[in-house]
Amino acid sequence: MEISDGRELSAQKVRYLKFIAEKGGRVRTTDLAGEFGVDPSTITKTIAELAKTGLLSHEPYHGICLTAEGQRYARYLVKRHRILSLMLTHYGFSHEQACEEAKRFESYVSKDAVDRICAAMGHPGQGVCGEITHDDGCLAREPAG
Amino acid sequence: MEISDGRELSAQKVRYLKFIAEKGGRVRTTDLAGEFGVDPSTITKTIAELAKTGLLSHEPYHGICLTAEGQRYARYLVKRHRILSLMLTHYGFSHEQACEEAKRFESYVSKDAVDRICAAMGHPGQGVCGEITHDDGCLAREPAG
DNA sequence: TGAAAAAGTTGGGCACACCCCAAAAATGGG
DNA sequence: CCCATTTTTGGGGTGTGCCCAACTTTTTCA
Repeated sequence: MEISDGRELSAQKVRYLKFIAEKGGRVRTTDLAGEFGVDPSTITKTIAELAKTGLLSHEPYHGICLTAEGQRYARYLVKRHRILSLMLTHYGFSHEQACEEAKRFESYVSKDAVDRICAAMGHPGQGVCGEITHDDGCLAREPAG
Repeated sequence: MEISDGRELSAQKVRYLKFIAEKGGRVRTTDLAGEFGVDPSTITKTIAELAKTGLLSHEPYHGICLTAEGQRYARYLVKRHRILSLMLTHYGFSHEQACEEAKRFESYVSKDAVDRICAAMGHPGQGVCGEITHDDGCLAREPAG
Protein backbone atom coordinates (compact mmCIF):
# COMPACT_ATOMS: atom_id res chain seq x y z
CA MET A 1 0.00 0.00 0.00
CA GLU A 2 0.97 3.57 -0.43
CA ILE A 3 0.13 5.28 2.80
CA SER A 4 1.68 8.52 3.81
CA ASP A 5 0.90 9.05 7.44
CA GLY A 6 4.08 7.73 9.01
CA ARG A 7 2.51 4.37 9.70
CA GLU A 8 2.21 1.53 7.26
CA LEU A 9 -1.52 1.05 7.60
CA SER A 10 -3.62 0.44 4.53
CA ALA A 11 -6.42 2.85 3.67
CA GLN A 12 -8.97 0.28 4.73
CA LYS A 13 -7.40 -0.29 8.13
CA VAL A 14 -7.33 3.44 8.62
CA ARG A 15 -11.06 3.55 7.88
CA TYR A 16 -11.74 0.84 10.40
CA LEU A 17 -9.64 2.65 12.99
CA LYS A 18 -11.35 5.95 12.37
CA PHE A 19 -14.75 4.33 12.73
CA ILE A 20 -13.74 2.78 16.04
CA ALA A 21 -12.46 6.11 17.28
CA GLU A 22 -15.56 7.99 16.23
CA LYS A 23 -17.92 5.45 17.69
CA GLY A 24 -15.96 5.45 20.91
CA GLY A 25 -15.82 2.96 23.75
CA ARG A 26 -16.15 -0.72 23.07
CA VAL A 27 -16.95 -1.56 19.46
CA ARG A 28 -18.36 -4.87 18.29
CA THR A 29 -17.36 -6.90 15.27
CA THR A 30 -20.90 -6.54 13.98
CA ASP A 31 -20.74 -2.75 14.13
CA LEU A 32 -17.76 -2.70 11.82
CA ALA A 33 -19.10 -5.40 9.55
CA GLY A 34 -22.35 -3.48 9.20
CA GLU A 35 -20.71 -0.16 8.61
CA PHE A 36 -18.42 -1.43 5.89
CA GLY A 37 -20.67 -4.07 4.40
CA VAL A 38 -18.22 -6.93 4.85
CA ASP A 39 -18.41 -10.32 6.49
CA PRO A 40 -17.77 -10.36 10.26
CA SER A 41 -14.95 -12.81 9.75
CA THR A 42 -13.18 -10.24 7.64
CA ILE A 43 -13.37 -7.82 10.54
CA THR A 44 -12.06 -10.35 13.02
CA LYS A 45 -9.02 -10.98 10.86
CA THR A 46 -8.28 -7.37 10.09
CA ILE A 47 -8.70 -6.40 13.74
CA ALA A 48 -6.21 -9.10 14.68
CA GLU A 49 -3.70 -7.43 12.40
CA LEU A 50 -4.44 -4.01 13.83
CA ALA A 51 -4.09 -5.37 17.36
CA LYS A 52 -0.56 -6.45 16.51
CA THR A 53 0.34 -2.83 15.80
CA GLY A 54 -0.62 -1.89 19.35
CA LEU A 55 -3.22 0.62 18.23
CA LEU A 56 -6.14 -1.31 19.62
CA SER A 57 -6.87 -4.21 21.88
CA HIS A 58 -9.22 -6.99 21.04
CA GLU A 59 -10.67 -9.20 23.69
CA PRO A 60 -12.17 -12.07 21.72
CA TYR A 61 -15.96 -12.20 21.91
CA HIS A 62 -15.97 -9.03 24.01
CA GLY A 63 -15.20 -6.18 21.72
CA ILE A 64 -12.56 -3.86 20.45
CA CYS A 65 -11.19 -0.69 21.94
CA LEU A 66 -8.35 1.65 21.16
CA THR A 67 -5.21 1.78 23.23
CA ALA A 68 -3.89 5.14 24.36
CA GLU A 69 -1.61 5.08 21.36
CA GLY A 70 -4.50 4.18 19.10
CA GLN A 71 -6.53 7.06 20.45
CA ARG A 72 -3.71 9.46 19.80
CA TYR A 73 -3.32 8.13 16.29
CA ALA A 74 -7.05 8.23 15.66
CA ARG A 75 -7.14 11.85 16.76
CA TYR A 76 -4.66 12.53 14.03
CA LEU A 77 -6.77 10.63 11.50
CA VAL A 78 -9.84 12.64 12.44
CA LYS A 79 -7.92 15.87 12.36
CA ARG A 80 -6.53 14.97 8.94
CA HIS A 81 -10.00 14.30 7.66
CA ARG A 82 -11.31 17.58 8.99
CA ILE A 83 -8.40 19.66 7.77
CA LEU A 84 -8.71 18.26 4.26
CA SER A 85 -12.48 18.60 4.27
CA LEU A 86 -12.17 22.20 5.40
CA MET A 87 -9.65 22.83 2.66
CA LEU A 88 -12.10 21.53 0.07
CA THR A 89 -14.81 23.89 1.25
CA HIS A 90 -12.53 26.68 0.02
CA TYR A 91 -13.12 25.37 -3.48
CA GLY A 92 -16.89 25.39 -3.53
CA PHE A 93 -17.64 22.04 -1.92
CA SER A 94 -20.57 21.78 0.44
CA HIS A 95 -19.76 20.35 3.85
CA GLU A 96 -21.10 16.97 2.93
CA GLN A 97 -19.39 16.86 -0.45
CA ALA A 98 -16.12 17.92 1.12
CA CYS A 99 -16.45 15.20 3.73
CA GLU A 100 -17.14 12.54 1.11
CA GLU A 101 -14.36 13.65 -1.17
CA ALA A 102 -11.82 13.83 1.64
CA LYS A 103 -12.58 10.23 2.55
CA ARG A 104 -11.46 9.17 -0.91
CA PHE A 105 -7.93 10.42 -0.71
CA GLU A 106 -7.09 11.36 2.87
CA SER A 107 -5.15 8.16 3.50
CA TYR A 108 -2.69 9.10 0.81
CA VAL A 109 -1.82 12.57 2.05
CA SER A 110 1.41 12.84 4.05
CA LYS A 111 1.42 14.05 7.61
CA ASP A 112 3.77 16.76 6.54
CA ALA A 113 1.23 18.05 4.04
CA VAL A 114 -1.58 17.94 6.58
CA ASP A 115 0.53 19.95 9.01
CA ARG A 116 1.37 22.46 6.37
CA ILE A 117 -2.21 22.90 5.23
CA CYS A 118 -3.31 23.13 8.84
CA ALA A 119 -0.77 25.86 9.51
CA ALA A 120 -1.66 27.75 6.33
CA MET A 121 -5.29 27.81 7.44
CA GLY A 122 -4.25 29.17 10.82
CA HIS A 123 -4.76 25.97 12.83
CA PRO A 124 -8.54 26.19 12.65
CA GLY A 125 -10.50 24.99 15.67
CA GLN A 126 -13.62 24.09 13.78
CA GLY A 127 -13.88 21.70 10.83
CA VAL A 128 -16.85 20.86 8.65
CA CYS A 129 -17.85 17.82 10.68
CA GLY A 130 -16.62 18.64 14.15
CA GLU A 131 -13.94 20.19 16.26
CA ILE A 132 -10.30 20.04 15.20
CA THR A 133 -7.77 19.20 17.87
CA HIS A 134 -4.10 20.01 17.48
CA ASP A 135 -2.31 17.56 19.73
CA ASP A 136 -0.62 15.20 17.33
CA GLY A 137 2.91 16.46 17.64
CA CYS A 138 4.30 13.24 19.07
CA LEU A 139 2.69 10.73 16.73
CA ALA A 140 4.43 7.45 16.12
CA ARG A 141 7.29 8.24 18.42
CA GLU A 142 5.83 6.98 21.63
CA PRO A 143 7.41 4.33 23.85
CA ALA A 144 5.70 0.98 23.52
CA GLY A 145 4.55 0.50 27.12
CA MET B 1 -8.81 -0.60 -6.16
CA GLU B 2 -10.34 2.64 -5.15
CA ILE B 3 -9.78 4.99 -8.00
CA SER B 4 -11.96 7.95 -8.62
CA ASP B 5 -11.37 9.12 -12.14
CA GLY B 6 -14.23 7.39 -13.89
CA ARG B 7 -12.02 4.56 -15.05
CA GLU B 8 -11.09 1.55 -13.03
CA LEU B 9 -7.36 1.90 -13.38
CA SER B 10 -5.12 1.32 -10.40
CA ALA B 11 -2.92 4.12 -9.15
CA GLN B 12 0.13 2.36 -10.52
CA LYS B 13 -1.34 1.96 -14.00
CA VAL B 14 -2.22 5.62 -13.93
CA ARG B 15 1.39 6.45 -13.11
CA TYR B 16 2.62 4.37 -16.00
CA LEU B 17 0.15 6.02 -18.32
CA LYS B 18 1.11 9.49 -17.20
CA PHE B 19 4.76 8.73 -17.73
CA ILE B 20 4.08 7.50 -21.24
CA ALA B 21 2.07 10.62 -22.00
CA GLU B 22 4.72 12.96 -20.63
CA LYS B 23 7.54 11.24 -22.42
CA GLY B 24 5.57 11.29 -25.64
CA GLY B 25 5.94 9.28 -28.81
CA ARG B 26 7.10 5.70 -28.68
CA VAL B 27 8.12 4.54 -25.21
CA ARG B 28 10.23 1.49 -24.51
CA THR B 29 9.74 -1.13 -21.85
CA THR B 30 13.13 -0.20 -20.45
CA ASP B 31 12.13 3.44 -20.04
CA LEU B 32 9.25 2.49 -17.80
CA ALA B 33 11.21 -0.16 -15.93
CA GLY B 34 13.97 2.35 -15.25
CA GLU B 35 11.63 5.13 -14.20
CA PHE B 36 9.73 2.98 -11.73
CA GLY B 37 12.54 0.71 -10.64
CA VAL B 38 10.79 -2.51 -11.55
CA ASP B 39 11.69 -5.51 -13.65
CA PRO B 40 11.02 -5.12 -17.38
CA SER B 41 8.78 -8.18 -17.29
CA THR B 42 6.54 -6.39 -14.85
CA ILE B 43 6.14 -3.60 -17.37
CA THR B 44 5.38 -5.99 -20.22
CA LYS B 45 2.58 -7.56 -18.22
CA THR B 46 1.08 -4.35 -16.96
CA ILE B 47 1.22 -2.79 -20.40
CA ALA B 48 -0.61 -5.82 -21.78
CA GLU B 49 -3.42 -5.09 -19.33
CA LEU B 50 -3.47 -1.42 -20.24
CA ALA B 51 -3.56 -2.30 -23.92
CA LYS B 52 -6.77 -4.23 -23.31
CA THR B 53 -8.44 -1.03 -22.12
CA GLY B 54 -7.74 0.60 -25.47
CA LEU B 55 -5.74 3.44 -23.95
CA LEU B 56 -2.49 2.41 -25.54
CA SER B 57 -1.17 0.10 -28.17
CA HIS B 58 1.77 -2.19 -27.70
CA GLU B 59 3.64 -3.59 -30.61
CA PRO B 60 5.78 -6.32 -29.06
CA TYR B 61 9.51 -5.57 -29.18
CA HIS B 62 8.79 -2.22 -30.80
CA GLY B 63 7.40 0.00 -28.13
CA ILE B 64 4.31 1.49 -26.61
CA CYS B 65 2.26 4.47 -27.65
CA LEU B 66 -1.01 5.99 -26.57
CA THR B 67 -4.13 5.72 -28.67
CA ALA B 68 -6.15 8.86 -29.33
CA GLU B 69 -8.33 7.88 -26.43
CA GLY B 70 -5.28 7.29 -24.26
CA GLN B 71 -3.93 10.71 -25.15
CA ARG B 72 -7.19 12.34 -24.20
CA TYR B 73 -7.25 10.46 -20.91
CA ALA B 74 -3.62 11.25 -20.20
CA ARG B 75 -4.29 14.92 -20.77
CA TYR B 76 -6.81 14.67 -18.00
CA LEU B 77 -4.31 12.91 -15.74
CA VAL B 78 -1.75 15.63 -16.35
CA LYS B 79 -4.30 18.34 -15.82
CA ARG B 80 -5.39 16.68 -12.58
CA HIS B 81 -1.84 16.55 -11.37
CA ARG B 82 -1.24 20.19 -12.19
CA ILE B 83 -4.50 21.43 -10.71
CA LEU B 84 -3.86 19.64 -7.45
CA SER B 85 -0.22 20.74 -7.36
CA LEU B 86 -1.30 24.30 -7.95
CA MET B 87 -3.84 24.02 -5.18
CA LEU B 88 -1.14 22.88 -2.78
CA THR B 89 1.02 25.90 -3.55
CA HIS B 90 -1.77 27.94 -1.96
CA TYR B 91 -0.84 26.30 1.33
CA GLY B 92 2.84 27.09 1.42
CA PHE B 93 4.23 24.23 -0.63
CA SER B 94 7.09 24.92 -2.99
CA HIS B 95 6.54 23.87 -6.57
CA GLU B 96 8.55 20.73 -6.13
CA GLN B 97 6.96 19.79 -2.83
CA ALA B 98 3.50 20.37 -4.27
CA CYS B 99 4.36 18.18 -7.23
CA GLU B 100 5.62 15.35 -5.03
CA GLU B 101 2.70 15.55 -2.66
CA ALA B 102 0.13 15.60 -5.45
CA LYS B 103 1.61 12.41 -6.85
CA ARG B 104 0.78 10.66 -3.61
CA PHE B 105 -2.93 11.16 -3.67
CA GLU B 106 -4.00 12.41 -7.09
CA SER B 107 -5.24 9.01 -8.23
CA TYR B 108 -7.82 9.02 -5.47
CA VAL B 109 -9.40 12.38 -6.19
CA SER B 110 -12.64 12.26 -8.17
CA LYS B 111 -12.96 13.95 -11.52
CA ASP B 112 -15.79 15.94 -10.11
CA ALA B 113 -13.55 17.34 -7.41
CA VAL B 114 -10.80 18.18 -9.88
CA ASP B 115 -13.31 20.04 -12.04
CA ARG B 116 -14.61 21.94 -9.06
CA ILE B 117 -11.17 22.93 -7.82
CA CYS B 118 -10.21 23.90 -11.35
CA ALA B 119 -13.26 26.11 -11.65
CA ALA B 120 -12.73 27.65 -8.21
CA MET B 121 -9.19 28.62 -9.25
CA GLY B 122 -10.55 30.22 -12.42
CA HIS B 123 -9.44 27.51 -14.86
CA PRO B 124 -5.78 28.49 -14.60
CA GLY B 125 -3.65 28.18 -17.73
CA GLN B 126 -0.39 27.67 -15.95
CA GLY B 127 0.40 24.98 -13.38
CA VAL B 128 3.51 24.47 -11.30
CA CYS B 129 5.07 22.03 -13.71
CA GLY B 130 3.64 23.09 -17.06
CA GLU B 131 0.66 24.33 -18.97
CA ILE B 132 -2.84 23.26 -18.00
CA THR B 133 -5.18 22.32 -20.81
CA HIS B 134 -8.93 22.28 -20.36
CA ASP B 135 -10.21 19.90 -22.99
CA ASP B 136 -11.33 16.89 -21.04
CA GLY B 137 -15.07 17.38 -21.30
CA CYS B 138 -15.72 14.17 -23.19
CA LEU B 139 -13.59 11.75 -21.19
CA ALA B 140 -14.48 8.09 -21.21
CA ARG B 141 -17.46 8.50 -23.47
CA GLU B 142 -15.82 8.08 -26.84
CA PRO B 143 -16.77 5.46 -29.45
CA ALA B 144 -14.26 2.63 -29.61
CA GLY B 145 -13.17 2.97 -33.25
C1' DT C 1 26.91 -10.53 -42.23
C1' DG C 2 26.73 -12.97 -38.41
C1' DA C 3 27.60 -13.63 -33.60
C1' DA C 4 27.41 -11.25 -29.25
C1' DA C 5 24.98 -7.84 -26.61
C1' DA C 6 20.92 -5.57 -25.48
C1' DA C 7 16.06 -5.33 -25.23
C1' DG C 8 11.83 -7.47 -24.55
C1' DT C 9 8.59 -11.34 -23.60
C1' DT C 10 6.82 -15.71 -21.38
C1' DG C 11 5.91 -18.78 -17.78
C1' DG C 12 6.09 -19.68 -13.17
C1' DG C 13 5.87 -18.15 -8.68
C1' DC C 14 5.49 -15.09 -4.41
C1' DA C 15 3.44 -11.53 -1.27
C1' DC C 16 -0.06 -8.69 0.32
C1' DA C 17 -4.67 -6.84 0.96
C1' DC C 18 -9.12 -7.90 1.15
C1' DC C 19 -12.97 -10.62 0.80
C1' DC C 20 -16.47 -14.77 1.50
C1' DC C 21 -18.29 -19.27 3.17
C1' DA C 22 -19.03 -23.16 6.35
C1' DA C 23 -18.34 -24.89 10.65
C1' DA C 24 -17.19 -24.48 15.36
C1' DA C 25 -17.10 -21.91 19.69
C1' DA C 26 -18.64 -18.54 23.04
C1' DT C 27 -22.09 -15.47 24.89
C1' DG C 28 -26.34 -14.17 26.97
C1' DG C 29 -31.37 -13.67 27.48
C1' DG C 30 -35.46 -16.23 28.46
C1' DC D 1 -29.87 -24.66 30.82
C1' DC D 2 -30.95 -24.20 26.22
C1' DC D 3 -31.21 -21.83 21.92
C1' DA D 4 -30.52 -17.80 19.14
C1' DT D 5 -27.09 -14.58 18.25
C1' DT D 6 -22.49 -13.17 17.94
C1' DT D 7 -17.89 -14.10 16.97
C1' DT D 8 -13.98 -16.73 15.63
C1' DT D 9 -11.45 -20.38 12.85
C1' DG D 10 -10.04 -22.62 8.91
C1' DG D 11 -10.07 -22.82 4.20
C1' DG D 12 -10.38 -20.66 -0.07
C1' DG D 13 -10.62 -17.02 -3.79
C1' DT D 14 -9.49 -12.62 -6.33
C1' DG D 15 -6.74 -8.72 -7.90
C1' DT D 16 -2.57 -6.12 -8.08
C1' DG D 17 2.04 -5.88 -8.31
C1' DC D 18 6.41 -7.75 -8.18
C1' DC D 19 10.66 -10.93 -9.31
C1' DC D 20 13.41 -14.63 -11.56
C1' DA D 21 14.90 -17.78 -15.18
C1' DA D 22 14.59 -18.94 -19.72
C1' DC D 23 13.59 -17.79 -24.13
C1' DT D 24 12.93 -14.79 -28.41
C1' DT D 25 13.71 -10.73 -31.05
C1' DT D 26 16.27 -6.77 -32.30
C1' DT D 27 20.41 -4.15 -32.63
C1' DT D 28 25.18 -3.37 -32.84
C1' DC D 29 29.61 -3.65 -34.72
C1' DA D 30 33.77 -5.95 -35.93
